[in-house]
Amino acid sequence: MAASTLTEVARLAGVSPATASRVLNGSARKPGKDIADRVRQAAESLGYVPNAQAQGLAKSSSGLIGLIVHDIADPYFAAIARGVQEAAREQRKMVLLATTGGGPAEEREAVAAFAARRADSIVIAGSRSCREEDHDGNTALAAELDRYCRNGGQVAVVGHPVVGATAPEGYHVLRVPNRELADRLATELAGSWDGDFVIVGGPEGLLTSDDRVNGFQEGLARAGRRPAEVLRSAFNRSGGYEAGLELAARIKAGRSAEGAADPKLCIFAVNDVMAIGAAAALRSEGLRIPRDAAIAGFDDIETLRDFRPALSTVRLPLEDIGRLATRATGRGPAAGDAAEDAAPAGIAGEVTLRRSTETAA
Amino acid sequence: MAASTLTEVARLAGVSPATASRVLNGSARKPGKDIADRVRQAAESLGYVPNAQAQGLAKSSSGLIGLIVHDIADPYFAAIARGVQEAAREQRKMVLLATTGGGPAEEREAVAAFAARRADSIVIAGSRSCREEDHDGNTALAAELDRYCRNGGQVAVVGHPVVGATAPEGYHVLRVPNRELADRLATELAGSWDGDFVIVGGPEGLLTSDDRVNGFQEGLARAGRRPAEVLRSAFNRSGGYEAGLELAARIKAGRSAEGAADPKLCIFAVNDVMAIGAAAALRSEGLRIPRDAAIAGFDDIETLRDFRPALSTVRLPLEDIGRLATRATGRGPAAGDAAEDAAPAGIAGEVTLRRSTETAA
DNA sequence: CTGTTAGCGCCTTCAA
DNA sequence: TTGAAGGCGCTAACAG
Repeated sequence: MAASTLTEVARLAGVSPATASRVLNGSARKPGKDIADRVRQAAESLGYVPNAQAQGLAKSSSGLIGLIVHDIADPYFAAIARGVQEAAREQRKMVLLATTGGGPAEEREAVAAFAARRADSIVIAGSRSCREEDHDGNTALAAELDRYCRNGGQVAVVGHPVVGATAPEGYHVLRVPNRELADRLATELAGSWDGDFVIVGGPEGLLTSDDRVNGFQEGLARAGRRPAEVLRSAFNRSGGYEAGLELAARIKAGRSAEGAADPKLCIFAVNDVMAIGAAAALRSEGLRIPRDAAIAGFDDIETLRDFRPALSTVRLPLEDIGRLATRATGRGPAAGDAAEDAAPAGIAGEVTLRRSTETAA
Repeated sequence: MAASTLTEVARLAGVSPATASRVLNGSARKPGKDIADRVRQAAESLGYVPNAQAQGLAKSSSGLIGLIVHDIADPYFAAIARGVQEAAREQRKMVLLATTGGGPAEEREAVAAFAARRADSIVIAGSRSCREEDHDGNTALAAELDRYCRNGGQVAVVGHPVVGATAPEGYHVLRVPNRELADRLATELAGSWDGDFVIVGGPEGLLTSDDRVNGFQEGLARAGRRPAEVLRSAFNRSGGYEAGLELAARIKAGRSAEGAADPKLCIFAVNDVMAIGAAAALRSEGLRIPRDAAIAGFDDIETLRDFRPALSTVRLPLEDIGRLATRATGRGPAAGDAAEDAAPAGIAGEVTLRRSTETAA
């Protein structure tokens, strides 16, 4: 990795490295026009590319933003990543990507790696977990973040604070109103749906999933409905598919037992990808939506909008979320003091009822 | 960004920085067990995190892989990114992400930024363009890549070589058999479809799109079919949607003019996302697939597999593509000499006919 | 306004 | 095996 150095440029231009530095990079002092041109020309002819590592070392800041996601191929994270990218570009920084699969241990590793690279800030997307088995991992992650922040790093986490993080300075939490929105979704569905509700959730302890489950139950309760049964499975398409198979079996059983006019089921899957999986399962069992069962998701993933029947869901401004989280870490140590800045501009979702929960046959 | 330094650790452990370095990082020399423990303990208690920038500066290599995509939220790129991630992890490197929107100028910027950061290698995904308007941009991009490679960088580009790049050492091209596969798709479709074909392509000059268009035409020709008309629009969902509207109008016009038994159209959209857009347009115009028109895509995007009617398409191992491209840059300067390593393990796609092109009513 | 002198934190010869 | 010295490329204080 040998490239021409600032010193070489300076020599060619017949000036000191300091001067060359001043003209080639932003400095308060502005060198004379004549000399500046000579330097620029020398740089050009040598194909000089500043060494960001050296710059970083010298001014101890790297121009890097670390982004931690479960899986970059998941459209949910991909959308957030796009927002982060944009915000990074605004700040003239680059984004470093880490994919963890969701485990706190891997997240800790990622944070350490970012810290080692002296990333200016870290954005953590992806649900927190409070499962017992993740306890130690969370503690370690919290410690790592803590240290990173104490060393001047900025971190923003989407959704929930990292379990056990003792928010020093520079720790921002971008709250996402999952609970409230799920509540509202339940409310609206309860208004137009007479049958029972079932929730297809992720593993217990996944905070995002839990919020959506709980919110939904609350909405149901307020509407005077009885609580929905909760089926747990993986927080992805195949989890939804499995749950869907189970439900399909029940629906078919119930139907043959009672005849035709049985109470229809409305399935709430805690994210769109699971909802699609569940829908696929029902379909594979010969059931139709919304004829035999209604289904709703959460997130309003862009790629899934052309799905038929159109999926009722809750629209989340994923890109904005990424952007806002990133910005929260950008504005120097100004805006948010310590913990839990409530949604700055206010993350607002929107219940979006579509064909998949239409009650009309 | 102040953190404890190696020197501090060394002092606390009562050894020289050199020794501390040797124990904390992999070195040929192995320090005494006793001293090693002391150092490790000191490091632990100080919360020492090695400064990757300094390490990079010292040994001039950064452990970074740069990835350039048009748009990380596009599932095509997201899938490739996942593969790149995995390969990076194998190599114990991190990936730096750059989103360019597809313009050569922005790509050049990204390459320069990666070069500045001394990325060990760069992976460029996303179609090359040979449009006249991009000529200068391509030249500049080629020059930048050239310089990067001359300085010891490794670059892998997916699909086509960068127009004008004079492949020095370290320049790898991962060929994707778009043309062959499109050809095969046409062949298979021609076998089961009697009506005419129309191609919905991206802008002319987008190499990936052109390959697929040309390959498809070739397949058609070999099957004795007349060439398909080519509609050009943006290489994304909305491009497909627009083209779909146009086609819907034609179909409806043709139908009212001739009565019922008109020759049905089979639409080949050069990627899945466009196909979905086109399908949505047809549907919005009251047309049904495959009843009123057949449609096929390309890529076999995972998220779109649950789409109904199931989309006929060509399966591309996107994740492998990302992985292989990355690996090509990893194995030192060993494997590929200069240009165009033909697909190493052989990128193999697969024509996948599904419901959307079924001929049976 | 320019050049000189020190480091930034680490690795790597070279002696010891 | 360990320590001391020099340098990676650049910036930031000082001098001139």
